[in-house]
Amino acid sequence: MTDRDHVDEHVARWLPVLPDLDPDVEGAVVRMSLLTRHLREVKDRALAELDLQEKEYGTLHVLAGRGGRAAPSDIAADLRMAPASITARVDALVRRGFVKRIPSTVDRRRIDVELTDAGRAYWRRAIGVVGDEEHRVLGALSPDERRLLADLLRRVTLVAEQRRDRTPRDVGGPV
Amino acid sequence: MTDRDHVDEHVARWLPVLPDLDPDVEGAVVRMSLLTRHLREVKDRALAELDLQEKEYGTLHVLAGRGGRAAPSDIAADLRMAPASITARVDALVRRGFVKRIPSTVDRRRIDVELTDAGRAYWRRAIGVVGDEEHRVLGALSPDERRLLADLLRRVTLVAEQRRDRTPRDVGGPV
DNA sequence: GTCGAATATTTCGACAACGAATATTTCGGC
DNA sequence: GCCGAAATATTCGTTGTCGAAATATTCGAC
Repeated sequence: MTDRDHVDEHVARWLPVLPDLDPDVEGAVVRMSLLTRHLREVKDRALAELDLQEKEYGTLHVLAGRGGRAAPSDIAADLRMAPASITARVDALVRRGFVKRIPSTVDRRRIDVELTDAGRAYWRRAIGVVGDEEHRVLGALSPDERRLLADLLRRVTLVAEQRRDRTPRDVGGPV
Repeated sequence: MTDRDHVDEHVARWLPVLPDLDPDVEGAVVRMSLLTRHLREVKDRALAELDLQEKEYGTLHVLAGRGGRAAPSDIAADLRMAPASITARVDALVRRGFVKRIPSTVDRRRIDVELTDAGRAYWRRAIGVVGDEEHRVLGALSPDERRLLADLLRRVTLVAEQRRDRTPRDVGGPV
């Protein structure tokens, strides 16, 4: 038997006014949202101690994950951001000496962004702290339970990823 | 046996470069983040068809959850936003006639924000569509599995909620 | 009762992300 | 080869949020 968390109170407060609320659906969704936010905030603070902003780290991270080189549009896709937003991020990283812009010779529209040694070193130094809080909170579960959680979430994610090419029911337009 | 989702590929791509990555921890965290984002995006689109922005709906929703009246600072706390950001949101809702500002008589520093009938009607009309996608994707699981998922997430959330009054280990300052 | 500290809201300036528009380059059909 | 369409990065204007400062009010110590 485990304690109640804040989400249980949230659900209890809403149930009277929305009787057909499913506590498990609402509980799972709200907890995922809160946990995601919590992890980002802790990551922010941990990175700040290493003199890195989360957006700087995030950009370095996708670069490292692609072997140290990527086009701005690829970075944008990985971060699920607008390509236009990458320009400023790369500018800041160039100023800090963490990346270089390298015009592609084969396609002169492209500008590859490349990690410098300093950028990779900073990323390596930060890579540890960003996972710490994830392991701490997921440590509430046993290894088997973590596997179970990941498996349940995979099945949910698979449904979410399904392209509903046409929305199944018409929701009705504006009033 | 279930299919692999995009997160499995994400993990498989990272494992070679980060061998001590825990696939279940990373898988769970990334899936929670993606699902949260997915649900927000779908909610955005569904609300847009009802001529509501997510930020408008969110503000109406906390008001409805508090009986139709709340102070700006309370709204900010529920939405985990800065109190200063509420001013503009309420301004927009006032312009649409969905809320009124009512100066408190007992404490003249306070300004209660109150749902109008039109505001409550709009909220009621929107309340259904925001939960639809949540139920659709969580429908990948059986009721028992949803319960299990919510319980696992509760235990994780409880650890995340624990105030670490002083961080247990010193992470070491900037370089 | 008065004054300083605390509280509640709003204003202001800064900043990051976005979509649309722009400039350049590549590709494909003819 | 040429010209329109597609692709790529960037610029620009807008928007939403934030923290700090400003303003007004209440509370508490004395």
